[in-house]
Amino acid sequence: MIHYSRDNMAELLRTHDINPTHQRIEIAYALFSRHEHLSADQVMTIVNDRHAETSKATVYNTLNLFLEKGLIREVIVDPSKVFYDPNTGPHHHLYEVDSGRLTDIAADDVRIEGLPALPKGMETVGIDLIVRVKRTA
Amino acid sequence: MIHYSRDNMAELLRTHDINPTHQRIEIAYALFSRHEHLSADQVMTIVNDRHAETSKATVYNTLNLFLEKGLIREVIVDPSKVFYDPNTGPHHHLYEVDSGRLTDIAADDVRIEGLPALPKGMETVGIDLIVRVKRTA
DNA sequence: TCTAGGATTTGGACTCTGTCTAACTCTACG
DNA sequence: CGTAGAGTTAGACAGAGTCCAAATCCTAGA
Repeated sequence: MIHYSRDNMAELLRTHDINPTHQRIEIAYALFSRHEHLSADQVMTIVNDRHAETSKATVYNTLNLFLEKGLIREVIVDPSKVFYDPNTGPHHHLYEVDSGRLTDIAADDVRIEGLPALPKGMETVGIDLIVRVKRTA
Repeated sequence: MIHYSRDNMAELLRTHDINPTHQRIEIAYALFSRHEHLSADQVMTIVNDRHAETSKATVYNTLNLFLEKGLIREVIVDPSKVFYDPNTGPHHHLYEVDSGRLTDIAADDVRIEGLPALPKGMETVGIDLIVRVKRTA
């Protein structure tokens, strides 16, 4: 198990062709040191909690940059906001609708079979499997 | 194949415990007569196109009411808006990321196997499978 | 028919997420 | 040092969706 440090983050950013600035390192660290799914808003709170200031614009810019560069993944389960997932490997999601808690489901044992052929001229970008659960009444 | 009329809609609403008002009938008709996935915005445009006026608040109220009553389903694929799906039977979705087009995948032949057991005290609300595709470059 | 009261609808203000822009800062390099 | 280009910033803005108090629409009963 790797221990994530801010230095690691600089490395990580460089390997993804991203110029490691202070803000970018802090944001990457926020995402990777926890293994959680965070919203832009949560990222901003975390980052501004310890280290000085990072603006909203930068948080969004940076998250979108990370996204483009394939460093993180977007998870769309909540109609009101996007979550960002530092785990880009294949896996699925469990979404607790009451609490908004989002957790991973390992892809290892899950098989999805029988999907129809794609329409001509189309290629798959990704397959999202979301299991929505709630507390039993 | 059923032909959807406004009268049918009144029936349909009643069977779902919804008091059929003018606005509700128009909104239901918009959704069920096309078999499409519509955003709240699109519903409003369609409804206000022919018949007089329905306010934004009513459109949202009504869609949420339909949702609660299990008349329609919510499809969350686009970070910026929710789609409403008149088809509540089991099926999956194909989402074209460039164009925003959303189409159904019949559930008949699709098998999802090996999902881990749910955490204790949780029950499944639904399983969403979304295949994201794009036009091949 | 008339009317009271609950259900429904409405406009408009408001919130929240996310984007845009133009100015500002930083840094690397000559 | 001085400057160009990348990065950051505040704040204005846009769009989806919610909220609320007031207006309107039924409908049952007199």
